[in-house]
Amino acid sequence: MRQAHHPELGEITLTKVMAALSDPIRVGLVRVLADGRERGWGELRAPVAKSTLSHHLRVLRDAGLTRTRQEGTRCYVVLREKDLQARFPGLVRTVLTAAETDDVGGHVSVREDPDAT
Amino acid sequence: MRQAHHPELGEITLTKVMAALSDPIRVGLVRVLADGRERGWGELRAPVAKSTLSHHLRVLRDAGLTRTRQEGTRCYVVLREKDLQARFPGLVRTVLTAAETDDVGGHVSVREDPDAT
DNA sequence: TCCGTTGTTCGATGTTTATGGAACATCGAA
DNA sequence: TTCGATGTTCCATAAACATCGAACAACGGA
Repeated sequence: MRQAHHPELGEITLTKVMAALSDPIRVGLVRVLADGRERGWGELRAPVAKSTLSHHLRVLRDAGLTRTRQEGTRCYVVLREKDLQARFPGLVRTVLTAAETDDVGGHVSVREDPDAT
Repeated sequence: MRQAHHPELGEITLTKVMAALSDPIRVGLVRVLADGRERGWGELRAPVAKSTLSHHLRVLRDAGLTRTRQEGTRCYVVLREKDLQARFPGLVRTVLTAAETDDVGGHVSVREDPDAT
């Protein structure tokens, strides 16, 4: 479980971001993270196997949409809001608004409270 | 070459639109069409075989991003601006802005003037 | 040190995708 | 009707992708 790679600002590409946001589960994950709060991996609820969830979080991370922090044996995920806003102004926000109106990724949620950060 | 299918407003989904815009060539095509003018198929220049170009235009059409009109033996393509704006406000515009800053799809162009519409 | 928790990684599988070339269908013009 | 231009469709291929279960690695606690 070595520290994962995160692209820096200049390495974030539009097509990768778009591709990352073309899957309902990943859109759902971004929606859950949209309030800017950091979430524990284990808090995230999606109707897929954990290996699949791990895969999706990796795609988001590789695309530059999220940042993962490791603390002891568990991980915390956060949306890279500022970076994305700097790179592609308004993009994430616009997509999120669209996602809300259609409830894309609505089957993804967060288990509140367990032992809050 | 029968008349192709176009999704109606309500059938346009966010994930399909995002997927359609996750390829540089397709982004380039949308950029070329961004001024709202209708373009002839043959005007479009992209560094791929014509069967591949046909494929990309089909993906855009199926996603609801463009509309194709047939006139005699040739086709004309136009961006479904209003529909997209109605469905996902600001989305296409935001993506286009991002695409411009990075020159995504810059290898796609339009042969001006041949015998303008 | 042994064990349980937590995510990642590794096959394996089936689907979708991008790509090009060749064949085809359609239509206007000669 | 025959021909050329215009796109689409078919086929084949290689790569990417979503998915799962199992094995694994890292860490904290008992």
